Amino acid sequence: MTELKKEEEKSLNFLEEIVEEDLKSGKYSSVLTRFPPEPNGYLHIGHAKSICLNFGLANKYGGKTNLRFDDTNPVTEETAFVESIKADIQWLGFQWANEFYASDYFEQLYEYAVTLIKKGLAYVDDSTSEEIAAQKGAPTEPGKRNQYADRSIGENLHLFAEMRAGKYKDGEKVLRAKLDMTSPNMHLRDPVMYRIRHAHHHRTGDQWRIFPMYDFAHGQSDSIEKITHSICTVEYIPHRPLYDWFIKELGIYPSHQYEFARLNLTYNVMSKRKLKQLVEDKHVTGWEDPRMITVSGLRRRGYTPEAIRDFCERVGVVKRESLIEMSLLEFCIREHLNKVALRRMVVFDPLKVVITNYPEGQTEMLNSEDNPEDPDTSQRQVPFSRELYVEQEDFMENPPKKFFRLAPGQMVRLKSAYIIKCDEVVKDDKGHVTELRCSYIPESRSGADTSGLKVQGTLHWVSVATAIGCEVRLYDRLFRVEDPSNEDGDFKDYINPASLVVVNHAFAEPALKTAQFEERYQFLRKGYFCLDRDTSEDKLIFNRTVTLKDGWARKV
RNA sequence: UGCCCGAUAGUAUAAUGGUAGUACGACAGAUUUUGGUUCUGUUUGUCUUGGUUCGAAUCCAGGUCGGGCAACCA
Repeated sequence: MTELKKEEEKSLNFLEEIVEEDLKSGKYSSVLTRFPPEPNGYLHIGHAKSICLNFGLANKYGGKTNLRFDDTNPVTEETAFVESIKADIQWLGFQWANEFYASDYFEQLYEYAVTLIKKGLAYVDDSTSEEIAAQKGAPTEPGKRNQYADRSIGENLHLFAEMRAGKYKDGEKVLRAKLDMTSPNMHLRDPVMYRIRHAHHHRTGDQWRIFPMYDFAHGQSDSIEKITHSICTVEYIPHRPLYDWFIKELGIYPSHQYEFARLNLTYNVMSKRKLKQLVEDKHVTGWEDPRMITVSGLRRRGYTPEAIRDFCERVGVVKRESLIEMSLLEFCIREHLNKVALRRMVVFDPLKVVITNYPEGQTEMLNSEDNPEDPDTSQRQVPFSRELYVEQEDFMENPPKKFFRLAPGQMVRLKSAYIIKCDEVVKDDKGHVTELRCSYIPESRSGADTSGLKVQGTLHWVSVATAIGCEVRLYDRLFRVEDPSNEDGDFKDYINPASLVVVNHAFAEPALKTAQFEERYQFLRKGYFCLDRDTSEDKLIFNRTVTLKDGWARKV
């Protein structure tokens, strides 16, 4: 009941409003959307937003979504990208109704072009691309039509057939729509419909020598599939009149295009071109580097599909451009991981603690909850003994006020174990603290504390004898400025030099010996982590997905 | 200075002519065997100038600012 009410109160975004209106008015009886990636790269979080939007909209109104690869440019597209894109969509939790390719429609598109030629609405142009660009004019200046626009329908038909047959070289001829060279909208100044490319296509092989441009493929593909709502980003707004014009002149199913603003994230770049540069210039290890905001990078970093979907839901859908704060994405992943991550203890920078009043050679197994957020949580056993490691940063010889950790004479609780008191600080000749000698309070054992003592701080720790050495990769934001694309000079100058810090020898509690790839962990007081695929038989490697919120660090 | 799109707290988003609300962030407090979580509170907003109206964030006009458009890319 409350759930239902909540649903009713939640306002619709502008696309949902359009869909509801169209359904209500009977313009459409059902919804069919599509996600149309070009298989020339990896999907990033901006694509994830589009995926959530297209699949989410159809899902909400009982419709379906097609996956359609926009593969009209053979020189940039590859089957390998098709596979990674499909894997990413499924990982995000969506399933398409049909898997289509724009290249499936090449024959039909060719027929459409012939139709337009016959209507006197398309012509073959022999100009070079430079000449065409020059004749197009400028936004403030009308373009001029050249003599090729006067070719007869018969000649155009003949030449276009020859283009298809492979009689001409790349760039020798194009097919253009005959629209309006004086239009204030540059896209309407006799746009190119077909160009010649003697290149191998990932699906049609060497069957075609001419390939349709985006504008002559996308709308018609939507129409062929009877897509009702074709959703794209705002940079396609000026293309919409063309989209509608082709559909109208061809007299085919009237799909409609709607636009929303693309996603931008602080401390990131979002264009495929820039992401590619990061990979090629080796600022990252590849498209799947955990610092990349690609879907595969986020996955390797430890982000969950649930968190990404939640994020895409929260950022909203509008037409105005925006720059979303990274903190929102971090909030989403923390919120999910807090509920599902197994709690474990790992010391990154060890400081040895000897419990002087604890018997030598003795080990006791202490219970600790796997997840305190879960009322039915399972427990694991953590070994406690005389020699332990705690974090270097959890000790200060001359602590400031409100430092609730170890300091000479100060007491702390060791998580799930005992309260200890720091009695003595051992240093080397250079004055560096090498060891703490502490005493424990036997009556203060977790779950059976009769000591009556109250301490402010609780530390994570591991037992020296049973600690597992492991590597921990600490990832941080890739850029040191909020909007690297908007800074002076090259965006790459603003890369965060500390975006990856490797801890080579961390010490983990023994329960992590059986760490699983699909499992998520919270290293107590450190953050959320997952196993990296570089893990081998003899070395565990963990990636930090995100830190814990740290109220203390902010104050100091 | 052509055409198109847009402008609500720091950020994002709602209010569809009638009380400017929500989330994230920040700050403060409570709880806590994670300085986490949870809970409570505080903070800050309708780009501007006119007009229409009993009443304008909302409608109209001018301005300002931001973004997009001149690939045989998508």
